[in-house]
Amino acid sequence: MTQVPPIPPRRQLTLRDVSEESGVSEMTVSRVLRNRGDVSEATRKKVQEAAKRMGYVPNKIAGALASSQVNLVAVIIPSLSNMVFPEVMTGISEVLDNTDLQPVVGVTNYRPEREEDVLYEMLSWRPSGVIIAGLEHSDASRAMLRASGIPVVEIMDVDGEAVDSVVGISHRRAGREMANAIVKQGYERIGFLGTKMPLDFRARKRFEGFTEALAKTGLEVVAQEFYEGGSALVKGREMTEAILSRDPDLDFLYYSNDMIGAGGLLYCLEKGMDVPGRIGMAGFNGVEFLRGLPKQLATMDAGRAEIGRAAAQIIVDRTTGKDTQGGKRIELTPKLQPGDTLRRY
Amino acid sequence: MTQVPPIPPRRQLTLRDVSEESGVSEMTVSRVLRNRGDVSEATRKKVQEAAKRMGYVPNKIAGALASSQVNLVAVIIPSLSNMVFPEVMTGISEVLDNTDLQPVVGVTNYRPEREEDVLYEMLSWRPSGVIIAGLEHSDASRAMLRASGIPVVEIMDVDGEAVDSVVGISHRRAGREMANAIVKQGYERIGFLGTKMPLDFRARKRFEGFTEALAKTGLEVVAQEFYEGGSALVKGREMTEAILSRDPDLDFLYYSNDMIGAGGLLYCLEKGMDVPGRIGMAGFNGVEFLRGLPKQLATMDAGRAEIGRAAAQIIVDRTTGKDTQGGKRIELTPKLQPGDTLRRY
DNA sequence: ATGAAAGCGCTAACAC
DNA sequence: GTGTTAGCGCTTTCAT
Repeated sequence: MTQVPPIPPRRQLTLRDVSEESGVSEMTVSRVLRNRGDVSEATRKKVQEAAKRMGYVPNKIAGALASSQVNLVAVIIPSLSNMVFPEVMTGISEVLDNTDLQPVVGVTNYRPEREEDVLYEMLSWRPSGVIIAGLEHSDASRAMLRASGIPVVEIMDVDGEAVDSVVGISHRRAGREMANAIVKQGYERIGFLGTKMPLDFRARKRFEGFTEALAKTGLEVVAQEFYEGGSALVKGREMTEAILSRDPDLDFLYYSNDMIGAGGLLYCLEKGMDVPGRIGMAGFNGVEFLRGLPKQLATMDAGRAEIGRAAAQIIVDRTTGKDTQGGKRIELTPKLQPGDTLRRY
Repeated sequence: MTQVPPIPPRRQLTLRDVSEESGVSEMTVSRVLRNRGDVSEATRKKVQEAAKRMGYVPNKIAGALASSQVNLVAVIIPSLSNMVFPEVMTGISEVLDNTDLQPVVGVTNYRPEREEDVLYEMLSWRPSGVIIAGLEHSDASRAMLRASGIPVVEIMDVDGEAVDSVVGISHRRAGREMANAIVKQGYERIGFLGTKMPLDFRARKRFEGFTEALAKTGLEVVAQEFYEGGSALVKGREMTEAILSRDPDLDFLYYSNDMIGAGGLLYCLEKGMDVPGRIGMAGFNGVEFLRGLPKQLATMDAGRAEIGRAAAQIIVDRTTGKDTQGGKRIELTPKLQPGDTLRRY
């Protein structure tokens, strides 16, 4: 076996190196590498070959500084682990893949201070736009967003005031519509199971809309159960067991997300309960995952991929100058999916 | 309707602006903002207030160019949607959160050309390190990694040759150990269900190890089923139904991941099959999600969070100069979790 | 079609 | 403890 040559003491390769190697001026090398301006076929070829041979990778930092153009879109979301944001990301990527913009993800773990830090950090890279989950931000975060001078799209939620543009659904309305659907099916003793997280504003809004709509029909949530951390599927199970042993005559369980709903559904089916006859159930999100369960949990699709697509499109349009306005507002309609667990009659 | 005022031609705020506003030299402002060097309490306060008041956000691009230091770690993974990489990310973040390094994620969708692009793009930002999934990369990607001169950690898999450092498990061995555990329980007519993706090298290695170990005991995989795309849970169901209708006397099903395994398990339980008496089942990954199922699917934990932690630590140690070597190799041991579906006796 | 000069906004290195 | 100077590697602009 031949000896691998020792790794050369590596200075970073620069345009100048490629320039010298190819005998073409730095400027022309730059043009070739960016496909900008007129360059003769001959020199183009010479440069490309030299660059490839040397393994030259341009320094975007220098490029960005010189051109004050950064083809990055900051995407700031609370979490990666709950199926919902990966889907939003998919939508965003779908659109950005056709442009020269690139998403860069920051995760806040639902903590406002963390959001502030992540935002500060990302803005300091001077991205071309920001897509950020939710409408609730610290004053400092809002100020940064406004001061940034770049297009900002707040996503997921439309119940509140946006800094610039917004794409999402009304979670209050989603809660209301679910309540109405449940009541319409004749369920009356309704329990709510959700997350304890005080900072999941969208879950809270759904709950508010839900209770509000119930109240209008003279009903109320007769039992509640909250959880924190852990495997949502397991928690769904445990909470369901807990709430039903406290209130055995509940006839409907509304879960603040599909994952705990799925856990609850599995639990009830195992116990041999008649779903949806004896007890109905519903979740929220419309995660694809549900389709593999023994029964289809009723849910409400928040159109996450679509939200991602629309948000990205707004950034693209602003960046390319196709749109110069900003302040767009796109409200999507959550779709009720009754599945098999919300049909009493 | 009033005319929207034209967007103020916002020049970005610079150190110079803060300098003028606070009456302190640019250099000292820079020192304050980076907490570097000695600055009197008085000037520090003056500067901080000015900066805050003006909403100044430093330009990291300029900073990075000047200092040739970029506190970013490129993390390149095939997918975000399958629970496994979010967990790796958690491990990485855990470690990096105590440093001033920041992860930046790129997703390749299991496509080598895409990996090459993402890598090129990320390297052009001159990050402090790279964490990249898998050991299989195009020649160009390998060349870029080597030429980058920064610490590189390949993760998940150790069966192959690393560019620099590597942290992971042996998937071949994981496959072998699962085969042996199955045979030990007396199962003999074994089916395999997996993904069609020819580019999921780790799944393939598990399969190879699996068949190899079976062969040693005189057994072989008597039926196979592959899928592509779609909801894994649903696919698991469908494939299981398909394979069992073709080969009704299979007595064990080995799934290449937990999600399809879970679908299969739910299917078998619904059909009232005796699991694990009549038929045993196992998956791979040890996703937390499984704990919410009616029965615990046997699986093998790949220690994903730990992989993330170890990889990040290698980068941190190299970056801080605590370690100067590189070429580290950390092989973790996958842990068999027999659950409830792999116990015949 | 190609090149030369002048920065982009910041920080390293050195003076004071 | 604070200021000055000289770039970092690229692109913009203008000249040729």
